[in-house]
Amino acid sequence: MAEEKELRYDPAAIEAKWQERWAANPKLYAAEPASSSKPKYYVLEMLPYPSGQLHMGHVRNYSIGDALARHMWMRGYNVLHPMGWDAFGLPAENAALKNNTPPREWTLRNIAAMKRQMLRLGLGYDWATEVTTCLPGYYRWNQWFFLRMYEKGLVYRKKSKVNWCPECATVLANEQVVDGCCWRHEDTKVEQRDLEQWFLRITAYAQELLDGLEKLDGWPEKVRTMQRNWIGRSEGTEVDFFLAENVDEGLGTRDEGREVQGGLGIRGQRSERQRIRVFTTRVDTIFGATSVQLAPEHPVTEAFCAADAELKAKVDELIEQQTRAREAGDVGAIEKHGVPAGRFAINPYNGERVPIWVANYVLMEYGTGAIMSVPGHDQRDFEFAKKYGIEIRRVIAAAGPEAVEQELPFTSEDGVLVNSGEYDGLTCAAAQKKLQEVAAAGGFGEAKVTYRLKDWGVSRQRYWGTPIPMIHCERDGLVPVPDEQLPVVLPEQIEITQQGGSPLARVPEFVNTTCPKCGGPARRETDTMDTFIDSSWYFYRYTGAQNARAPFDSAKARYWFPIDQYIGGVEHAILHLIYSRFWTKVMRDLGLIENGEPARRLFTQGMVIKDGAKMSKSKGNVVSPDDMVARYGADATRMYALFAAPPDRDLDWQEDGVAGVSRFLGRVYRLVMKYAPIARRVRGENVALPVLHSGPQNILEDAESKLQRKLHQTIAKITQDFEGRWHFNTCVASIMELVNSIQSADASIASGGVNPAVIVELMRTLVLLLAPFAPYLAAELWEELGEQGDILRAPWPVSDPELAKEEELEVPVQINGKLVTVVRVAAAAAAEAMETAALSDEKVRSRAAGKRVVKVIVVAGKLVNLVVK
RNA sequence: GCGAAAGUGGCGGAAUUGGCAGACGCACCAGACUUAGGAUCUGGCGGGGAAACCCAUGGGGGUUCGAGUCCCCCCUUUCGCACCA
Repeated sequence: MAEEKELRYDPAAIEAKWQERWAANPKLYAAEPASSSKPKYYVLEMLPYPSGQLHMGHVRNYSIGDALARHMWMRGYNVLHPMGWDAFGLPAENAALKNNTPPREWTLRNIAAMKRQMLRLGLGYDWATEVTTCLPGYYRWNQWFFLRMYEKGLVYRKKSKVNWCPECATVLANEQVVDGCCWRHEDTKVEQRDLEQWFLRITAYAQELLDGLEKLDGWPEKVRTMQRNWIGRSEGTEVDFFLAENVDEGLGTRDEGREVQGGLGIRGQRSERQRIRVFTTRVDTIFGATSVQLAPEHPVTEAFCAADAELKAKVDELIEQQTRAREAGDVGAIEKHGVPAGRFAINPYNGERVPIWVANYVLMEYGTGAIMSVPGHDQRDFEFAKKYGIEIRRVIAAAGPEAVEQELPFTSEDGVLVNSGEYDGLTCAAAQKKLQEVAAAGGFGEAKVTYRLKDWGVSRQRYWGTPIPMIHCERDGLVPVPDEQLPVVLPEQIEITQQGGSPLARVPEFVNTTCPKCGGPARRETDTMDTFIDSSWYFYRYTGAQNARAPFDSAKARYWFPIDQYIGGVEHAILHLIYSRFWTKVMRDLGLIENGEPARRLFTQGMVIKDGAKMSKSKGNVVSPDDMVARYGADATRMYALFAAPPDRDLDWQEDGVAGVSRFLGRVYRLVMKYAPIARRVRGENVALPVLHSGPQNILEDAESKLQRKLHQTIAKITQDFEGRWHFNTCVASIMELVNSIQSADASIASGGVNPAVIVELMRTLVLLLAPFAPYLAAELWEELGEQGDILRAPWPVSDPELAKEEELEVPVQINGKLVTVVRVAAAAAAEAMETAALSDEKVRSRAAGKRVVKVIVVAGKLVNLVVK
């Protein structure tokens, strides 16, 4: 190296070169077959919707996943790291309206653009397994699954009140309604409409979905809690209150009531005594029930209204108030209103006659839509009773010897029954059990577990989705499309308009078909499936994306599943992640897989924000990944996304920070290039590493052992982080520290104070450590160091604890807990040696002079604290 | 209202178990090299003070030889849930 010519780090050139090389070698990122002798590792990032542009949230998500995947490759794992496209959905139809581009064309073009961006970022995906959900090769399996579920009774159709987004002009699942508004249109209120809809019986798995959460200890507690709340299990009792007098209208017992979402039809045979079934978690308080409250939409309410125009007017008013309040958004703060129905119900336990009211705080969609009101022991009933002068009765007394009369409402379950006839004196828990038995024996009630989770409404009146494979025949009714006729292909030549209703209904070639059973003329179902179906199982398809005979190969799925690490945004905590768990359980019950949960570990990364707000077009604070890559390169952009904050926290995007990372990469480049010639020479000569001198006699350290120590500490730190803590921000910082150390030692290196073999070791390892974070630069420098083969297959460095160990420590010395000085001692120094060193320190002596040392606290290897008086 | 997470320099953030608060980076200041620099290198950089020192992790108490970290009360922000009977 006679003269060093100015070397400039040119990410554009380096990255272009390697992108080309990698493209020519698709095997590089491909998983090996299940017969591989390596342990498997499935790392998955949530697949994007192909909007046409990656945003920074994607860049962050994929930078985390790619770093992990690369690390695992280097650790010798057989890694599956796939990517795909959640390609059905409304934006494609909106774009079609706006630009007159067919949805398919628009979508495929967007996919191509985003794939280019991903390749430019250097993300290591196995593109041979790419999944695109809007292609018939994929969505035919949605249809296939739908038919299998239909056979198992997990699919049903019913007319119900549904959530309707006027903006989307389609139905939404409960999970897609946020604060009474559409999840995609935050300002659009969701309306209620009556429609025939297809449902998946996710409630059949409610208990299992809940129980499974206990074992998912690799998932964030936050997500598990959200799912628990969403499933909303509650144990209680259903009890029938009899109507004091029969009503002429067609009232009856409710049998399948719970299955029905929203308003329900009045059905079932007329019973001899008409009854109102209530759900309660506190049946022990039933002697305190002083009224029965019905939801305004309850069928009994409707029956009353049919016979009482005045009541109907009042109930309609209630419903309207309720709707207005919902629209205002503050559901919890709505004042309780009600109207007396002018009728009475009979408490089955004591024959007491209590008035029936219609109340706005009783929800038709939960429980039975009717409650017994116990104002003495329920906060809400109490407020209501106060307002309307309904009797408030104490039936529970606080437990304990000096049982002070608790003020009502007393809502604790820690008490005993009073004023409850023969049940007086029982504890709440005992009374609940006893009363349930009595109800069951008497045929007027039973123990009941209720869930908040509702069945999944999957019908959408949209075009760009999977056609539901069902046929309506006048003679045979509902007929499933036979498997051999799959896929039911989405017609492509179709005019997208803004008219309501299913666009497919306006395509006669699609609608008109023949009945598979009788051969007669029939009509196809024109609803399409919710796109969350697409994303419920896509990660299984990655194990064999070309499979034309089955959704996936069960043997392969057995090998790869469960996913070892799933990474995505927390916004999918309930929607996607609960549907996926449901789908996995269904597939297991179909015998396709053995795992009961899709992913062992889940990681939810934080949002990318800028200037204190989430990046969004409306706020005008969007930073384009393309711009960043063009200015600073993919390596710097990705590394900044990891460096700026720990991955689970929100990240504040600051472009100056990207520039800083880019400068750092430049320093690495120049540093390694400077020593690359030595490395190439040493490789040829096979120079042995020197043995590190150790022992207490070597308190004076030389540059060489210092550097080696720093190196091995860095290896240990980063390796540990990949194994769990995932603080990649501090991993990057530690690499920076290592580089700083090497640069500070530059003079000693130049003067020959460092063995060339150590220099090579430093350079090689530095580049290896960098590889998961800055893959382009690492690949380039690996080659410059004269190494053969791809760095992705080079073994991850191993930290030698002996080399990482400090020989000498700086020990802080405190007096009364305040820092006074720092003394240097051998790392192995015993407590006495530390104490001696501290006490003999001049500063310590002068500070302690004239005072009495009461106590000396010595923490081996940590610190010395003198307590003086 | 209920639940969870968080609050540390001008900024993003460090500080695995209680043990030198501010790693690393940005911004800023000074210097070097330069025709120039949005390049590179060197040094400085929580506040107060001439210094010795003192004060500092949202606020107030407490435990401890020692608290950013543990306990109690309060404030603020973010997220989730919100009449679930």
